[in-house]
Amino acid sequence: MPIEAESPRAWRAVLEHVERRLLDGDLLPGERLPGERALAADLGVGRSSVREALRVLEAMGLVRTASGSGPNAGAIIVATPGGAMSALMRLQVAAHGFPVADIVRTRLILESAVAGELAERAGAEAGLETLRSSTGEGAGLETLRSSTGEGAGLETLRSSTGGSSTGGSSTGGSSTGEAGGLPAAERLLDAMDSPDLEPAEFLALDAAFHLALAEASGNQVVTATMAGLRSSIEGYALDGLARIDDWHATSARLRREHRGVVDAIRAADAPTARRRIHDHISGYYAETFPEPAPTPAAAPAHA
Amino acid sequence: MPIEAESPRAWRAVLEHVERRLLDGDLLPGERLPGERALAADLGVGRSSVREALRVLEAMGLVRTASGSGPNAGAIIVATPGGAMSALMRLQVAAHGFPVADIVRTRLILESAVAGELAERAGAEAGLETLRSSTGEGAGLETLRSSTGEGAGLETLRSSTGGSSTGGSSTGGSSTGEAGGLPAAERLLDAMDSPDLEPAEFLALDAAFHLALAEASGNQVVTATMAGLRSSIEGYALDGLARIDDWHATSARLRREHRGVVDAIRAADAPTARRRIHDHISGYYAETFPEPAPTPAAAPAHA
DNA sequence: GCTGGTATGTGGTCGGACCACAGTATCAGA
DNA sequence: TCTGATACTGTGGTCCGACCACATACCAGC
Repeated sequence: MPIEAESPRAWRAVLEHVERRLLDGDLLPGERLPGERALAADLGVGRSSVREALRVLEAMGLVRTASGSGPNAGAIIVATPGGAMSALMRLQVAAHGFPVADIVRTRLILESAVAGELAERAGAEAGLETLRSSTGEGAGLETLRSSTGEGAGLETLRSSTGGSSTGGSSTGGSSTGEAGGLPAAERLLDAMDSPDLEPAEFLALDAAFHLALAEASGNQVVTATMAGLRSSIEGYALDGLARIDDWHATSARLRREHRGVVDAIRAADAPTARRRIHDHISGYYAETFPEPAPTPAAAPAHA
Repeated sequence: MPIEAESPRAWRAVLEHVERRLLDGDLLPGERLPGERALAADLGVGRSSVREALRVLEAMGLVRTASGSGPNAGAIIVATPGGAMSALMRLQVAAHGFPVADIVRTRLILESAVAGELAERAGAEAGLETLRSSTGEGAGLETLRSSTGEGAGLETLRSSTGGSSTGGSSTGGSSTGEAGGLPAAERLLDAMDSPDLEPAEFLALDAAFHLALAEASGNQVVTATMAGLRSSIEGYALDGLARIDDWHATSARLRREHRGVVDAIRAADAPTARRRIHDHISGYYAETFPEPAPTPAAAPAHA
């Protein structure tokens, strides 16, 4: 739409071409892009430019490329925002574009909202019990997403750019939310009760738990964003591990707080759920970071 | 950190090299990357691979490239997450990775939190009045960000990948928040009072207003995310314009609601600010989208 | 019918070659 | 000496051709 003078950059033309085809709907997830050579010939650019555009698309989590031949080869449209968001935020933090404090503040906002929403939904479900399917989450105005089911499975997440450590949970699938939902999160809590757990392993499970909560909310955007937020400060979290005096006591407290959050959600007590997850995150970072508390003026989330 | 077997992909090695240098701190914003040929020679890869990695970095808002010679040429480290976030979310929506409903739901979460936080801060400032500077926003654990001031200015935002229409407001600068703050948002409201405004122009100003609120919160992550959310559904917003019966009445209502939000913030009434911004966004999308309301079960934000 | 090698096409990478561009050094002229 | 235009140098931007590794599809031979 924007005139913007056709950028002399050839690779951008390729990018815009793909985006337009995507928007026009004749390029659905699971389908294959034309070959690099064909695309170059079609658009009148060199293959290098096509490849640069494809690298961007790959980094954005839009395509998955594979060598060889057959139906799985080539550039296939996928939609795995988790890895892309992680890479983006991780790099921005590395380049001092995202202050760590803002990352934490955003975590507070999103996770409080997620916990509150889950609790409210639990209350609503307990109330009218039967027609659970009618409150379908992510399927607001897009029910066609079932067409994704073919090539955009949960695997191959790792092939995205940043894929360092988004956590074990998948991010792409589970179209209507509730892919495991709260039970999945609680399974992670059970795993965290294992006494012989390295701090780093505990931290990984902790990350997976928080991500599972977001997934349970059924909001793909929040899920991907939280994956990005988490992985962007993972290095700091690992460093902060050394700052903890009594790991045993700390991990016990974290486990207790996790259970408290889930309990509040199950009890449909939204304000308590919000407050508990907020204090949980806020408290952990206050303990593990040297600087003053990340929460700025007042408690931002729960009124 | 993760072993992950050195990806056979050469361009990824370049990406990781740059990321490591970034994390090690010997590559600060404003500084220049080595030339493509030198980088290729250093890492033992071809220039094509270096270029593919640079395209990814450019798309992620990490570098800004310029031809020619001199201090402004080459790949310069910047940190402009706004454009990158916009491109990422826009493409994800185009590829059906982000349902539009989830975009709207996330807007509700973030903007409610922003409005509430601004209101609370207004109350805090009114209370202790003098030591305003001590509640510095984004400068939680990173005060070194003033080093950004040289090359990572507000301009050159446009050169990022998606740069279609993030809105007029800048996204990269304003390190300690409050770059205009609420007054900037109110200036936009004044501009929206102009009677001879095309609906599309009004919409652009509306987007800028919401972004200005986020900027006023001083949270770079939220600001960039909101820029992305907004631009990702801009096409839908424009399409929805045709769905509005009486544009005059609608625009008057929107203006009134905007003022109401700012008034609540100025009055330090956080719950009201949250509710008003929530209803504002929710109401607009209910009017402009055909499907059922995007808000799922209950009012998610304000308890 | 099954098995194995082969043909084909894919992305991945490299190296080279140009171009346009923007500074900078150089040198001729006043 | 100063000034101006010129040539030079190095940058990214693009294209091209070539090769490789790989995975499938095909087909001859068993």
